[in-house]
Amino acid sequence: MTNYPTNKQETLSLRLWLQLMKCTKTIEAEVASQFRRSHHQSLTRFDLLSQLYRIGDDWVAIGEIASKLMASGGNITGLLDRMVADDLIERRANPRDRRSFQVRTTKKGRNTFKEMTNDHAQWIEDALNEFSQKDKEQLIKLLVRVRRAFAPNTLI
Amino acid sequence: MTNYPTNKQETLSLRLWLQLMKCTKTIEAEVASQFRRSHHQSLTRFDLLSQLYRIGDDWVAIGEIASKLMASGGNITGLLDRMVADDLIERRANPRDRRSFQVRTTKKGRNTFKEMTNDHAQWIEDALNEFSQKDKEQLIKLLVRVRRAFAPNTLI
DNA sequence: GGTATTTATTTTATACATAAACTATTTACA
DNA sequence: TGTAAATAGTTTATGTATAAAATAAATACC
Repeated sequence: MTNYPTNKQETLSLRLWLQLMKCTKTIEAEVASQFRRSHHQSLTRFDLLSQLYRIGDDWVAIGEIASKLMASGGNITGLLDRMVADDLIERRANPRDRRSFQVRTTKKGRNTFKEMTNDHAQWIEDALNEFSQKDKEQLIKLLVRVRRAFAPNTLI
Repeated sequence: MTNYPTNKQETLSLRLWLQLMKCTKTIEAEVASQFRRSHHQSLTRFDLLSQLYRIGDDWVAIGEIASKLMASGGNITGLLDRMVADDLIERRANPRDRRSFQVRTTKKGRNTFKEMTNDHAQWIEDALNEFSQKDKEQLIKLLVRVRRAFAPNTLI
């Protein structure tokens, strides 16, 4: 990413998309590196813990996680394996469907998430405090519209 | 990613960042899958070819590419290895510095990039044609400001 | 009940990414 | 000069991601 050719005939739509990507990658790199430094965890793991938190830190099927994270099954299998090994997640067979497995956060997983999510919120808050409420709302509104333009059949 | 907890106490700044990420990931997934399907190439390779095109498809040092793509050295080494194997890139020793290597696109690399960049521009144009010029300009302006808020010492 | 299909997850092969250690030069400078 | 420091890239170990094939169980339906 970054620094695409920005010559004259580049359209406004293309410039918009390139800026969007550069902006996201910049913040992502910053947040990911902070997470690595402060918690020895990746952004991906944070995303997964966020999903489990949202669900209520209760048993949830592997497949549901994969679809929530928009990730492939193989990816989730590996990610969960490593998080189970680190005692952030526990796994069990679904008592009512022997094809299926379920996971939930451990106590350590919940504590880790809590610390991470506090830091995360603080970093973002600090970085974006110069923006007015109106600017933020405007930006959110436009971003939702852009996303809808690419994925018409998505909620929110 | 996606579907972070969106409960009441979530700040506007945080919601902004989550929307930004969701938006980028959605488009990225779409573009990446199109590139895979239509050209058997990844978004990363497209980014690299874009940089080489921007430089003028002339010999360029490995390190310069790594810094332009904001990627680690090891990453670029591997990426270039695979692209050399696919005859998209050629590599030579720098005639004036025996520590250094240089790469440039092959004819096949330039053709591939040309096809990819045309498709890419078309997909983005089609998806974003519903937006007015004013909306796009507004969005670009806000995105640049957001990025600057996170990476103060970056050009444009 | 028995077979076909679908569903849930894992495995395999491969690509892409980082950090840290390493090799080989070049450069700085006492 | 000779040696220390800096620079350019690669290697290694590991994490994250995909697609496609494989496995195993549940469901549909004749």
